[in-house]
Amino acid sequence: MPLETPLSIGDLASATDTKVETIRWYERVGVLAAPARTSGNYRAYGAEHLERLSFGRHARDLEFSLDQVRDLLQLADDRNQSCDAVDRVAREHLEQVERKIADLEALRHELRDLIGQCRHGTVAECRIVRALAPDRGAA
Amino acid sequence: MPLETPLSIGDLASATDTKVETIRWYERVGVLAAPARTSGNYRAYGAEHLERLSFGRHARDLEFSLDQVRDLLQLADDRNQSCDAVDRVAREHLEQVERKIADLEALRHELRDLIGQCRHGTVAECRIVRALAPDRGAA
DNA sequence: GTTGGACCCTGTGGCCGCTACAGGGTCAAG
DNA sequence: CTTGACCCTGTAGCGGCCACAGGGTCCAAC
Repeated sequence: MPLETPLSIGDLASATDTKVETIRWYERVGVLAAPARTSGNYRAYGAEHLERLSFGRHARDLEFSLDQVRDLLQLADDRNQSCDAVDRVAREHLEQVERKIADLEALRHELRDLIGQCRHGTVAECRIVRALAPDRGAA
Repeated sequence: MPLETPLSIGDLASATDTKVETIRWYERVGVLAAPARTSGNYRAYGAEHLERLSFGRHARDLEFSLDQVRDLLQLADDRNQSCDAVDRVAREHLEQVERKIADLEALRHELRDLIGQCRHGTVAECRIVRALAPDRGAA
């Protein structure tokens, strides 16, 4: 049954909105399995490659790391296993995202403070410059 | 008046909580001016280097880019100029941070949705896996 | 049958902001 | 005079690609 015409790397790229170089990169780092080659040494992809690359791209859109994508793909292969491991990967990622949001919110607060102090005078009296100067970092 | 004993790169590093390699890196990319050298070719820093590196590190703590740090340092030199340019750099950075927070909040929402659908069954019926699979990305 | 252009191949270098070596030189204390 | 802490340059690596250069392949039109 796998007699459909194989996909070239360019076909796969446009089907998944991925750059050709990215697909080759995924192969290099073990996210996408190396496909068969034609007589002219072109990569020849099948439907399963398309499926896995789509999966991976969706995961990357959600900013899972490539390591996590590899893990998720492997987990998704064991159709009969519990999906708790999948859940765990997703939760870990969510926690990271939440931590990052908290960090950035703190940063936003500091920047707003800084900017709020600007009196639009000269640099010599600039609060922003002064706030960044030595011995004022913690203040 | 610049007759104080100069600082070695290690002194500067511990004074600013910066790795030695990072200081050399800042020199390479033009964030910190190359200092004088001793007879043994050691870098010999003065008070002005300490000041500028402290400034730069504070700015980096606030996640200004190195490009922005370079700009801020240059702006901070023109003591008589208006500090509007400084203000502009800070506002630009704040906007970037706010955009990133918004992006991550949207991401958090998607991830929570995804995880909330997990019924802890097998991978075959896993909602997370299914959500990532082809033709379900936008749903 | 050949020519043109669209595609493909590998390999390398660049982006950001460092960090971590390797393989040496320098210097002060004991 | 040796030890060990420091310093030097240069290079490679992280993540996740992107963009070449310098070639090969393929198909269709002429």
